[in-house]
Amino acid sequence: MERILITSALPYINGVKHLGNLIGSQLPSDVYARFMRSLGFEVMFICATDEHGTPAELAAISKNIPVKDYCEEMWSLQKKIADDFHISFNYFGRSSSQQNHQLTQHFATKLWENSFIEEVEEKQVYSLADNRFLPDRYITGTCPACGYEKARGDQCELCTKQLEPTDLINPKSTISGSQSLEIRTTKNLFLKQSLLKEKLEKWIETKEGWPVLTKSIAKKWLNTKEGLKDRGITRDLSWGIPVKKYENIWPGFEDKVFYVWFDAPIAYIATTKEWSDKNKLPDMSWKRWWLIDEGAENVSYVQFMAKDNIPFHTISFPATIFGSGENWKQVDFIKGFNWLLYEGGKFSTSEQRGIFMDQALDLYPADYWRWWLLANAPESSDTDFTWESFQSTINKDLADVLGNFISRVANFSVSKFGNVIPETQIYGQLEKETIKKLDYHYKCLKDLMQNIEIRKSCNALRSIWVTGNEYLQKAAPWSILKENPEKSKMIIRFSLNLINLYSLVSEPFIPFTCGKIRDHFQFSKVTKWPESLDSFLNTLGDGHKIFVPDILFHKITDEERIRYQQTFSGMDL
RNA sequence: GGGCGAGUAGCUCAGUUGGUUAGAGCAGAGCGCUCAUAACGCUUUGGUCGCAGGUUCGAGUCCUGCCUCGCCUACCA
Repeated sequence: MERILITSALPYINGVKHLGNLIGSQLPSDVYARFMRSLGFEVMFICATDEHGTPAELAAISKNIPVKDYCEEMWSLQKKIADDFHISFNYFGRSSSQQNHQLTQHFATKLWENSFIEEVEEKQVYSLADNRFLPDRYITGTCPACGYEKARGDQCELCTKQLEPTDLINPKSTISGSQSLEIRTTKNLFLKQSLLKEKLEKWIETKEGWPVLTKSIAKKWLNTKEGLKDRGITRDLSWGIPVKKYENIWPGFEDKVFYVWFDAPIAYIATTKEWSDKNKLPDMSWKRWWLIDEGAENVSYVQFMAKDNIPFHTISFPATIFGSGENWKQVDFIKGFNWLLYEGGKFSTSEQRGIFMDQALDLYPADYWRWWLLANAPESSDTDFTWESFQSTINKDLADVLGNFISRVANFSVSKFGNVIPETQIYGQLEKETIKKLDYHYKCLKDLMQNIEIRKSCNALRSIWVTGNEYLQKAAPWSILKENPEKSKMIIRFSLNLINLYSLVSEPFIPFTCGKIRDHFQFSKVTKWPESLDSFLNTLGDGHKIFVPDILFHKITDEERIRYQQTFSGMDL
């Protein structure tokens, strides 16, 4: 049996993520993971916090705590929020784990052995006041082209001219504001991915089913004027993975660490090992996911990420793996997402614009967010979140179509036939036709999800929900109750079985609610979805108890919508 | 500047390799039902498919040019 390895792009440790980050990787990968498990595949679903780099150091400094403690705290927080959104990771690790230290150093050593690493002298800006080298974006000054005074060292945001920090007039550190900057020569390791250009190109060519977004970004990087550029993989920082070769400090790199974009993807592998170690499992248990000839030849590996991450997953990380010369599993499919916008603009962490994951859960249950985000996933282009759309989608799809169906069936059943499922069970023509219709949508749903078409899957699921209401309206058990109570009972028995079906097939999308439905109606947990629905829709046995559930989805009122539109405008905070 | 994507009903979007009357959801209109969270069902009004040419028996779908919008462009992760 084929196994499925799924990784979600690593969220940066720097604070709580917003809804755009959620729909960019964790949420769609979770739906896919849950779905593939339901189809009977063995799944390994991995994520971790990406903890290294300058922003983490600075955040810790501003909080006046050691960066290690800061990361510890933020990791716990991010893990808790992911749990609250019911993201079903097999393991949520950390890029700062010992496993990642060892593995990153191992990869560097292998790359060096195979001549894919060289030491390069380069000039970088050093801030005396901050006592550190500054990444380009942490330097601002006057743009030599347009005179804009807050141009960044990598690019002027006003005239969009690409800059070098040394181009800036009156440069200063954004961290301290200090102008005592100097150019210092420093030595870094470079990954010579240019040597792997042909190999990467051929490899990407074989990936026919990849989304346009993914492939076009990859090709762009391979085919710029200068060709594929080599990339620095070390930095002059203290927080990170020490630069080692054969387990000894790399001579001349005593005060340096590997760059986050080198160690972060490797953390996918290291986190799987972290999982294995934590559970005291033999090495085989993680290697069978990651090493060809040790089990990974039967693994299908799917990565989820937002489009900003695509270059690293199509170029740098594959280059690292190819360059190692070892049998590491390469990705089979990359699902890339566009941006989620907030009411026409960008989500912004610094301006507190938009909705952050922790705030979202204070307002509405996770499934509300999950459903809207999935039904509107930015697959083909950027998608705008608006409160109006959120209100309309939730009220219509969840409350009216799904929730109300469950209410009307349960209410009718209990009020007419008591707290037990009606016994009459020979289905008629209409039921058979309905099963046929459901089977069609069910098959669509499975096909779409296997192709990771998130939006379309939501449509297919919605069609399944709608079918129940259509059926009930045609069958009209309330109008034939008097002259033909047996038939009315049969209709309700069938309808109660539909609720069972809904709790099953909706689970990847709205798992919390489905669990609630299953508990309330005492549905037994199904580990593998049925091939077809014929017999499944007759699984509730005689004597099964039925009670009216509480309202599953409360509607979002106009007052709430208006209030939140104002609260989250980002202007008055 | 270069690259990529998008422009289809009032809104959000689907439209496989070009083939007969261009689809869905929401919103609007009408009818029906009354079990239900005034929920549900049925019917229905909206489109010279960004613009201009071209290829073809035939183009939303292919080619050329143009317009508008968005994204990316390598030390932000």
